[in-house]
Amino acid sequence: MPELPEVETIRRHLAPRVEGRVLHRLEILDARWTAPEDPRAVEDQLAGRLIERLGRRGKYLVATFDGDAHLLMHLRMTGTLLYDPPLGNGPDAAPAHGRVRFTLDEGRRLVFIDPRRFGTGRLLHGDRQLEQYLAVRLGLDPLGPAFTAAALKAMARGRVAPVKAFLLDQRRIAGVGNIYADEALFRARIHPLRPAGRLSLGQWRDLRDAVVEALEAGLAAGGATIDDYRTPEGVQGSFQNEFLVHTRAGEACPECGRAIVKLRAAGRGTYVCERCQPRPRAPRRPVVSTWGS
DNA sequence: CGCCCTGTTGGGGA
DNA sequence: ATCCCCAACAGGGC
Repeated sequence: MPELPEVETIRRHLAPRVEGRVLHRLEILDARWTAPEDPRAVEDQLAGRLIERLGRRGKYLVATFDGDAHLLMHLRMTGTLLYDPPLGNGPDAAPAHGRVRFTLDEGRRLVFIDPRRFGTGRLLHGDRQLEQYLAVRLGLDPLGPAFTAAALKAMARGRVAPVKAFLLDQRRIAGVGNIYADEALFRARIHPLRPAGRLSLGQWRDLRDAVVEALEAGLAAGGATIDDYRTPEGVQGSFQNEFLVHTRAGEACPECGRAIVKLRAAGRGTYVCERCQPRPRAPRRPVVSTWGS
């Protein structure tokens, strides 16, 4: 479930362990990871370089090497990065689905695990190329100073797509995924199917605050639960109890007690309390006055 | 056992 | 602008 809080948790965990180390060897086991680029070319260009810094932009992890090379990694649905995972069999079994292996100083390893193989790695050269790549894909940082109600309302002007689709669009807001979108909409008491362009400034204020709160709650919980060998399932397991509505169809709303329902919004499973988050009014049909005709 | 459905993301085509 | 489908696999219900 890597959305912004999970990716940031992984980053915080790994950064102090890999920054300042040399990447001695890179083995890309799955050619799909770099497609359409040739994995051998990526291996050759990064082997022997110093890892200067591990950053995050939206849901991307960005490893910056000396010589101004950036390796942009995306975990998608099921990807994760494990530090020094076990190698053996039996109780010390190596994790399955290893797609990329990084060998660092002193035998330290980093393994990109990804059962579903949606994850990607992309090598970019220079800040210019990096910024250009991200600029067309990522919008506002929801934890940054520019993430304001006024900015959101301006971006949504005239937009008829559901507000949930707006939250999920990484080119507008970088880092919110399906689960945190549901949580934020519930906290802000806004129905996911409301057209984004129809929200008032006050509602954008509520939603902005709710997004920040939800992400920070995830950050606080994620940071407390990850360790060297922890899989993303471990992270998810402990925080899942804190989700108010997501995957809780049929359960009582914690606010009002009405059963939470599951519906479809922006093509994703969506959970909502339809008392706390009233449905949008049916699209208003032009009312033709019949008076005095 | 097999079939069908669902899913934490993003890109491309309609 | 918006919607639908797809990538590849695991897990659950029937």
